This record gives sequence, C-alpha cells and structure tokens, in this order.
Amino acid sequence: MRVLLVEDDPLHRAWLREAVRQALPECREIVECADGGDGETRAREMPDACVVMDLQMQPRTGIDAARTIWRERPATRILFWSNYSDEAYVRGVSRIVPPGAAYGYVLKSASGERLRLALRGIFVENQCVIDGEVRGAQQRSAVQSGALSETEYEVLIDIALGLTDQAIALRRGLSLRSVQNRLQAIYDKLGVRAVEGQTGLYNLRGRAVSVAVLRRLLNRATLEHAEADLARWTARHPRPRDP
Amino acid sequence: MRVLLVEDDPLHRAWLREAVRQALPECREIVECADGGDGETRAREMPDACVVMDLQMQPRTGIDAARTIWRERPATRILFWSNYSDEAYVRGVSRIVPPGAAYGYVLKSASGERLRLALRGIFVENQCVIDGEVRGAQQRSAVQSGALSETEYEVLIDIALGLTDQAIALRRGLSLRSVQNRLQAIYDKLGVRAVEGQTGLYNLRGRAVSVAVLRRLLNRATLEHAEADLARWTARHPRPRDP
DNA sequence: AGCCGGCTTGCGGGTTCCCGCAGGACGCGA
DNA sequence: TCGCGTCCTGCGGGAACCCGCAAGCCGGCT
Repeated sequence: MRVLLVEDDPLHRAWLREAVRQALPECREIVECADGGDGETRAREMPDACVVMDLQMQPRTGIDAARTIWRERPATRILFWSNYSDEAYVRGVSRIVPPGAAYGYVLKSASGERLRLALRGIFVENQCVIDGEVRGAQQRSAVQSGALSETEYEVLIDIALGLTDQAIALRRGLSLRSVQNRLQAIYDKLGVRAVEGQTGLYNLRGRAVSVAVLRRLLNRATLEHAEADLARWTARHPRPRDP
Repeated sequence: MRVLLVEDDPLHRAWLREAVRQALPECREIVECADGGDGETRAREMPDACVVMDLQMQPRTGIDAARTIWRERPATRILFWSNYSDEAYVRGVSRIVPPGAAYGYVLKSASGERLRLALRGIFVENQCVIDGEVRGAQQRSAVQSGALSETEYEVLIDIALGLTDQAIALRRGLSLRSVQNRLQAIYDKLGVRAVEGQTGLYNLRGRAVSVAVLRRLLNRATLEHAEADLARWTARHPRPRDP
C-alpha cells in the first residue's frame, strides 16, 4: 500500500504523515505534495495510491484534484481532510464521488485517534467514514425545510454569479417563467420572503445570495468554479445578435 | 513582557509558541487561547500583554477580538497572523487599528525567520510590520483603477446584504438617486458594464457582488459582520407603516 | 379510468432597477 | 467674480424583476 498526501500547510502535512505512519504500518511509501495540480500528476504515477486530500488549496482545490483523479480511476480511495464542514464543500464532494467509491470526510479539528480510525476504515476496510459534524451539515440541508433540490441549487449559483433570469433560462434550457418559479422556491426555502414589517427592505435576489453565503451554502470556491463553467459555456455558446 | 497567543489550530499554536520562545527570550510568560472571546477576557487580565492573533476563528473572529481589545487599550501591540491576504481582511484590519498603534500582518505561509523578525519588530521595536504580499493587496486596491472609496465600499456591502436602493438610501442618509450614482461608480470600477457582446447577460447588481467576492473584496466574515450591524440598525430604526 | 401533486409555461400587472439628462450646492484656484 | 470639478438630487423612461392566476403535461396511486 502506498499513500499520497496532498496538503499545502507544512505543519498539517507533517502531522498527517505521522498519523499515517502510526495507523498504517503496512504502508510502504508516503508521497507528499502541496498543491492540487501536483496531486493529480503524482496520483497518475501511483496507480494503486490511497489519497489524503486537503480541500482548501491554491490554485487548484482538493475538489478539482479529486475530480480528475476519480475520472481517471474511479475506485481510488480518497480521504478529504478539511477545516470546514460547510454545506458548500460537502455538496462539492458528494457531487463528484463516483458511485460505489469509498471515501471519507474528516475535520482537521478531529482528534488524532479519529483521524487514524478513519485512515484504517477507508484505506484498509474500504468503507466510508464521515465525521459527525459533516454528516450533521449534510442532514440539516437534506432533511430540514431549507432543502434546496439540485436544480434549485444550480439556479442559486446562477444568480450568485449575477446572471439575469433570461440568461439562466438560456443556459439551463428553461422558459423564463420556470426560472422564476425556481427562484420563488429558493426564496421560500431560504426564508427570504417579506417578513411582515420590513416591506421593501430587501431585494430578494440579492438577499437570497447573502443568506446562502451566511449559511455556508455558497462560498468563494463554489463561485470561482461556477464562474469557470460559465466562461466555458459562453465561449461555446453563439451569442445572439446585439448591435 | 508577556505574550498572549490567540489561535484555534493547536498545531499552529504550538509553532507560534516555539517562535515566540526563540524570538523573545525576555518574555516571561506565554498565555494561549483558542477563541476570540477567550482572547478578549484573557487580554483584560494581562494589561501589558502583546498579542498574536489569528484572523479566522469561530465564533468570534480575530477582528472582533482585536476591536474590543483596542477599544479598551488602544496602545496594545497586535500581530495578526493569517492564512490569507484578501483585501476583505486587510480592509477589516486597517479599519479598526487605532491611530499610532503598532501592529503587524504576517501570513502563515511566511518562513519562521520572517515571523520571528516580525515578533521582535512589533513587540520590542514598536514598529509596524506588514508582509509584502499583504501590502501588495493593499496597494492593488488603493492605487489601481479598481479603487473603491470607503463610501462606495459601504454601498457594495449593502447590496451584498441584499438591500434595496431605497433601504440603502434610508440607512446611509442619502437620496435614492445618490445611491444609484454610487452604484454606477461601483459598476464602473469593478468593470461590470455591458461588455459589448453579452447584452442582458448580467444583472449588474448581482454581478458586482459576484466579482467582489471573486476578487476577495468581500468574504463571509465581512458579510456576517455587516449583517450584525444591519440587525442593530433595523432594531433601532422605527420601521415605516406597512399595513 | 380518474384523481392528485409536481413541474412547466404564458399572461399581465405592479414594483424595482438601470441610467441619461439637467439643474443645484460646495470648494478651489485663477 | 468667474470658471471648473465633484457630489447630490429630481425627472423620466425602458428594461428587468417579483409574482398571482390559470392552463397544460406527466407519473403515480387507488
């Protein structure tokens, strides 16, 4: 067994290395790198690698790296090791995990014992290990009233990018009115409707984005990513006449 | 001399402690805590303390803690030790530093040598030490074309919160048209105007917030903070009739 | 079949936003 | 005093947004 560590903070990397050494004595080699891009190329060189991946990295994030790794080798076992349990990150991960793959999500604030257990659980026992706090965030969003469906989430991202209703309709292949319906649903679920006593205080569109950020449904990484998608789309899409 | 360390990550805290021990042998006591709120109370107990402060903490951030510390004792020397050089953070800090106070801003990615130099510079020599990258972000915003004035920045925050033009006018004591003028200025400076070929693609209001986040002018901490301010304002403000 | 709930679409309207135009207030240097 | 630049403000209109109402499609349930 060989392990690839992708983590930009040297301190955390050292701590990780030690945890792996203790939890996985059968591990014959530990390779380390500090950036998502490096992670991808190193993973290519180690077809049997188990990966421990930080999520917040520059310029390529852990999500980016994990996506390409999984695209090339869907059975790869990846443990995400992150500072935050924001829904934005959790959604980002669960969006790219291939069906049937074993993976994990452990917070950096977890104890060494928990980290070591997760390492064995994923890389040896081939099971999924999700920290309680993370699962909490997952549930909170999926079960409670504020459960944005996947399509609603996409529209939320689109308005966060600053697109018009019209543009969203074009992009997602919907009528203008459908987009607006989805918006209504989002406003309801985020609890952004006229709150009886503050009429005209909020611009619902902007407000929705605001509370989404405050509730950690959205973050800069999400946006950056969506921005790149959008750029790709506009490039491919013939812009209508506009003289 | 006594030093107070406020940093939530245990690894980083240990690293910091070691750096202080090396750089400041004359330091007789090092107190550590892991949260902004604790930091404030511990600082109260140590009237002569020098403070090293992480910026990203839960639930009270380093900015929050520094503000109350400086309010009670403006001469306190504080070294901010942060992961990021985002303009949002830099603005946040420079907004609360009292005139004449010595402070520092060093990135966590800096070498141990740089950190130790900063420690001596601030706490012993009583000078300001700002990392090059940070100063870069500062300059980039202040000099280049994309230089939002302080008032424009406030309006930017307001639309990021999802307020209507009307609400902003009320809050800031301006006419509706003036608010809109400021918005025009923001749109120009952020380069969000109709880009010749994509008419009707963007909702300028939302787009401005989007690029502000992407350019790191705004982040979740900024918003959270502004949100609290807003709540205080609406509470104090008699809402107009709306039956 | 028949009914129901969910998703989509069109229509129409009231409101808000975006912004060019133009007039007024203030400070500053000639 | 005049001219100039900068900021605030009102007016007006075109566009975009917010949203109730109603009709159609479709899959599931009895």
